[in-house]
Amino acid sequence: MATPPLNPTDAAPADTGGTGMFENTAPAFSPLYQQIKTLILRSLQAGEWKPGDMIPSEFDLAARFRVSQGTVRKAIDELATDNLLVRRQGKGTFVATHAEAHTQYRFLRLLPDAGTLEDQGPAERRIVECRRLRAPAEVARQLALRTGDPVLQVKRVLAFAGTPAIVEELWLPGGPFKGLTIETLSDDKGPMYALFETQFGVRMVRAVEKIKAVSADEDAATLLGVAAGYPLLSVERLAFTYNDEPMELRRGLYRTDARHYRNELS
Amino acid sequence: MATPPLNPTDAAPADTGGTGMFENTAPAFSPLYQQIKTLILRSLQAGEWKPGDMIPSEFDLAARFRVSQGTVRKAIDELATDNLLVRRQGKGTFVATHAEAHTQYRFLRLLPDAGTLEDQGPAERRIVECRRLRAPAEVARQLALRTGDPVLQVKRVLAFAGTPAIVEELWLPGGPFKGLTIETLSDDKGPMYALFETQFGVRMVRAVEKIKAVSADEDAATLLGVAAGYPLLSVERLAFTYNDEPMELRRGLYRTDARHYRNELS
DNA sequence: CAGTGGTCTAGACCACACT
DNA sequence: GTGTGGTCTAGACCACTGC
Repeated sequence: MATPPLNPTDAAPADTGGTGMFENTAPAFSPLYQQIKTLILRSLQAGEWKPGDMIPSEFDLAARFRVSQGTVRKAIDELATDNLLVRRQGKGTFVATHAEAHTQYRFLRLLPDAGTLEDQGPAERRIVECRRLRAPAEVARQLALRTGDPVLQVKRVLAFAGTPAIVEELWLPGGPFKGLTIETLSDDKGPMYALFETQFGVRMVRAVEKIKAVSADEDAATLLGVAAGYPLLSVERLAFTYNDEPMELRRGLYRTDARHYRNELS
Repeated sequence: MATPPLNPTDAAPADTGGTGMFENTAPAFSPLYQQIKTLILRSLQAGEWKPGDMIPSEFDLAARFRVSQGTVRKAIDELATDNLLVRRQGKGTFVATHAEAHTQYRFLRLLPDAGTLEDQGPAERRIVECRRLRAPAEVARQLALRTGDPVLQVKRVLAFAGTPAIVEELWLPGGPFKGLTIETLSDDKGPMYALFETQFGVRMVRAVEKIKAVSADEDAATLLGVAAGYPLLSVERLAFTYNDEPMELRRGLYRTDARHYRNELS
């Protein structure tokens, strides 16, 4: 409990208004709700509350952190808009997860040109290979590792209704994913990010994608069932866990003859 | 002023707490701040405050709408996260605009592979053609017009440092853009959406893009300086103004040899 | 019914920008 | 200094969920 967030004089009971902490300490100023946000984040990271769990009520957290409920509320609000937490009125606030139907394909932006996500049926996953090797320079750089550090390389194909749509190659840091094998991956029915959560305690929180148009090489053409030279979408994704720690590098090739990559701008 | 937001008994001076309006009128329930949001939106739409303008202070708006400052604040908060308003501490709250350097390329996601947006220099715009014609069925459908309604078709090329990168075709509804000519477009130095704001009072608020990989046809290949068959990114954008009214359909072809389309997932 | 998140208010004070 | 947005509190009541 406790850990009251940084008060200069802890004996300030009626300290209404103001920031409630050391005010003008030159370089850093951070509002209370930001500090609360960091504390909650730390608990998430430490695994105090796991994906899918309900976290303590706003009132409880307010008591724990010695702030008002409104301040906790603002912290949770931001974590909820960042998709780290999910609020459910009347029930509570929960740690977001990739395991639920609703958020299952949160990071997959490839949609059918006609119809909805649902009526194309579930994604059919096939693991092509899973190897343990030493990180090439570029992979290491992006995953914030050193060249030659142990990494896992996974290659897989996704299909919808029997038609292959995506072939992708994943690079994962060896440390956090120790024990991952092709059997683990192949036996799993659900989304890969859900497996990462349950088996390795790694939760993907955000990602950045770089998209290009390329021509299919022989390998990709075979796996996707198109002619060599066929135009494909190249999607390079760097996914991050808590604290902006890079945890996965993924390079996918998407067929876009009957599907498209959807993006919202605002 | 006034327009107090829907009170059952207007004689409720000390009506603290609660929603402040007709509570359980079965079908619709909308919190006060939502109603305020709608009212502000209406003023934006009506042009009471124009892009770049400062809107009244939270305190003033609270008085005008007969609610507390906190309620106005929450309404403005949401409008700010939707990028309709911009808050500037110490200065005021302003109507967002595409005319400022900071938000100039807000909807353009094509970035150089190496280096920053700045060190590639400004976009060089060349209008290829601007025609007035009757909307084809598909264009009409997307712009919520009737087939055959008057529309404008604009074709242009964007280049960076002399190298063409984008060729795109725009469809605009004839009504709101009455008077738009190739001269207007060609003479303009700034971003097109800024011109739309100042000359036609049309502000683009959000957009949806559908992205595919395609092969360059003869026409595009010539304009972009690549060989026919070269893989290009096809970006189809539908842009909306206030109230989700579609106002522009744009189909662009992007060269992605030295650039990529960037997207953030969360 | 109790518990949780959601809304609203009123008032205080801080941080920032301009004059 | 004045005016703006930003933070924080305390307390009230509403809306939803599940026992």
